[in-house]
Amino acid sequence: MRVTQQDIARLANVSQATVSRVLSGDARVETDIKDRVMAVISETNYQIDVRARSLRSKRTGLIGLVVKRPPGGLNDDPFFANLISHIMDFLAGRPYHLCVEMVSSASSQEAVYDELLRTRRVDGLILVESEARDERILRLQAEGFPFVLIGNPVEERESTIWSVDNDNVLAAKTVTEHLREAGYQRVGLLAGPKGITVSDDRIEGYRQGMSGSDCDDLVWHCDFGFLAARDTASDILRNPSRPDALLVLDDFMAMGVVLAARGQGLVIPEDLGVASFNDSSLCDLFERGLTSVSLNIPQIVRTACGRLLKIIEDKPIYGPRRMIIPTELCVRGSTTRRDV
Amino acid sequence: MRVTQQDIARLANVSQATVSRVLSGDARVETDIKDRVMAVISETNYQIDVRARSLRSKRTGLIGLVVKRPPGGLNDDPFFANLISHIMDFLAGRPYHLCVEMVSSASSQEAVYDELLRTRRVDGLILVESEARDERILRLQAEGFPFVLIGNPVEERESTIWSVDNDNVLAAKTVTEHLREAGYQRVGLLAGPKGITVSDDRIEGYRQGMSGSDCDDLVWHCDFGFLAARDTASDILRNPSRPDALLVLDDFMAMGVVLAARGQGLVIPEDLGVASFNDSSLCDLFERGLTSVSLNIPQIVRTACGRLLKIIEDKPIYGPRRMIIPTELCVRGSTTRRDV
DNA sequence: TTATCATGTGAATACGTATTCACGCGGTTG
DNA sequence: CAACCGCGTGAATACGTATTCACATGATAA
Repeated sequence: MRVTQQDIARLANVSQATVSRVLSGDARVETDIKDRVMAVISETNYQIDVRARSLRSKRTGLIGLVVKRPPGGLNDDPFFANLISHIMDFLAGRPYHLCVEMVSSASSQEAVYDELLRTRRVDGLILVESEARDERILRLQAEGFPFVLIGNPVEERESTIWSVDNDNVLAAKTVTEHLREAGYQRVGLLAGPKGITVSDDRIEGYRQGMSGSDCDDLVWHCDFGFLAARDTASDILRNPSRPDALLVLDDFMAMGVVLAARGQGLVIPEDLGVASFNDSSLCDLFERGLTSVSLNIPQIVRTACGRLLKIIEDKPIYGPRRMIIPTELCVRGSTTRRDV
Repeated sequence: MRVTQQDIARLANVSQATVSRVLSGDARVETDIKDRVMAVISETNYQIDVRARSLRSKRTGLIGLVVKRPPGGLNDDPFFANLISHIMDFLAGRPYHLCVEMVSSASSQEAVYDELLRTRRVDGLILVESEARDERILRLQAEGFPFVLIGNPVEERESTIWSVDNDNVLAAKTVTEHLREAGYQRVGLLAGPKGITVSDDRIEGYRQGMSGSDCDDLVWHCDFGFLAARDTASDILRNPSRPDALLVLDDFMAMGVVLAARGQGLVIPEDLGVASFNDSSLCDLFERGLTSVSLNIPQIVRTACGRLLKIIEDKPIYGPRRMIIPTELCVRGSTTRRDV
């Protein structure tokens, strides 16, 4: 059957308790005994049973990642895959594994949070939140469950929730100014659905970047995904008073805008400037490159995961509850006209 | 503290055993007692402790997904994200969760398999394999650990391993023939690194599609990722005896080919036909669309996951060990010349 | 009536580990 | 020399659940 610490103990002529101590690196056990036990362990190819350890130690060694999925759709936005990739990088070599959860509806999200919380399947959660007010988070908090939010905790919760985010307002302001400085006269914004925090923040930053000029009629909302963006952009660009530059919520949607522009014979960046967020690999797929704001995902992940593990392991955390990771504007061909 | 079955039992005036029976839907418990227990359960917001259940029942409720990552790189190929998305779809509503593991080097893979196997962290594995011969799989098999391979089990193992795959030979043959019928004279192949099964299979299919004509000098190898593909394609296309069509191992790499072609002023599909595999959302990002072979990932996932759960739950499986999911050639603009 | 049996429930146990408690031993201190 | 202490180890226990075993009850059959 299965090798247990009992078996090891018997073979090494020690007690099961000692085997456990050796495995957990207890300093008190004599060197020769430790060697003897280690020898038997490697001979027998023993590995600890994580199920038993979980029960006893109250730790599962699992980190949960909860991402919201566009309703009915898939997560083919490279942002998602990138996130997972970087989390795996961080976790590699550490005694934690990643458990991915996806939620679409708010009710399923409720259920998932509740299950994860009460069944203790994971030691902690990384939440990637987009919707502004989320009562479920309050529950996690009330129960003292370890979690870190990637995103904006909004208002009053700022000081009580551990979160990692970019300054989306500033980033949007910066890229908007870049577009105006590049010579575009009517800079528009293609935002996400209403009520999504990250979108709202960028709208705010866009407004700041448009300082003074009235720009409310240059803001459009649109569902996630590049197909929806393509269709919306088609409508926008068909209008005679169309913008001559579009700031788009993310790269994936921006690719839709590129398609729409091409479909109407508009040349990027001459007839239409395009910039967006995420700086994913998609940006290089566009001929002369897509100008985009890098969110610095590796650092976001490092910070978020690092903090989560500290919370789980009850270690002190230095720094503010809300960590802001600097963004970087990556200027590429989609906003650099050759003739200006 | 934490609510346990003991607490429920006390409140409902029954034994802990009865609570457990109610929870597992044991038919023998009286209706009124069951109701009483259920009432207390919902009052107290009780949820089972999965750690204890895992220890006792030998089931963790976790499915492991092991994907090989290009060395040093990230998994920004949408194929990967798609896979996860579809797996989550399948698992939604079932009592299983997904644990994602990534391996880069062969040695780390060895360690991951071994840990997953011995520590019993997961109930079963979905392996996405690309390298032809893999001794680690044999170990899993020898230990009787439940797993399903997405990919080609190669030769002798075919009859002993549960696997789900496309017929990559046939698919490559078909798309090659499509390119030739579209009027391309020198159809080349940009394959992956040597020794990758999926790549080798497609090379074979390509050869069949090129029936008769000597085509060995039209096959190139290249690392994964669109940057590597772009650079390799640049070299290929610079050569005066360049191919006038390229079949590429996957969409992500094909986007690199598109970039290289544009960089040299070649027009797709007129000067260069491009076709590839995966039929990911990237295909729509290319102006007139990228011709690609759909692998039918939803069905692959459904089949693989369905079988894995059956294996885990000891239910009978009907059908052959090696399941072949049909592919579908999706012809788009990158292979349809307007002037032919 | 008595013996047999089906049925529903509680008591007891096992799963494999981490940890507390107790103990023996050698050495130090007064 | 006695009392004490630190240290290393084994025995015992607890974690929360699923399951086996035993038993009480009531029904059925002889």
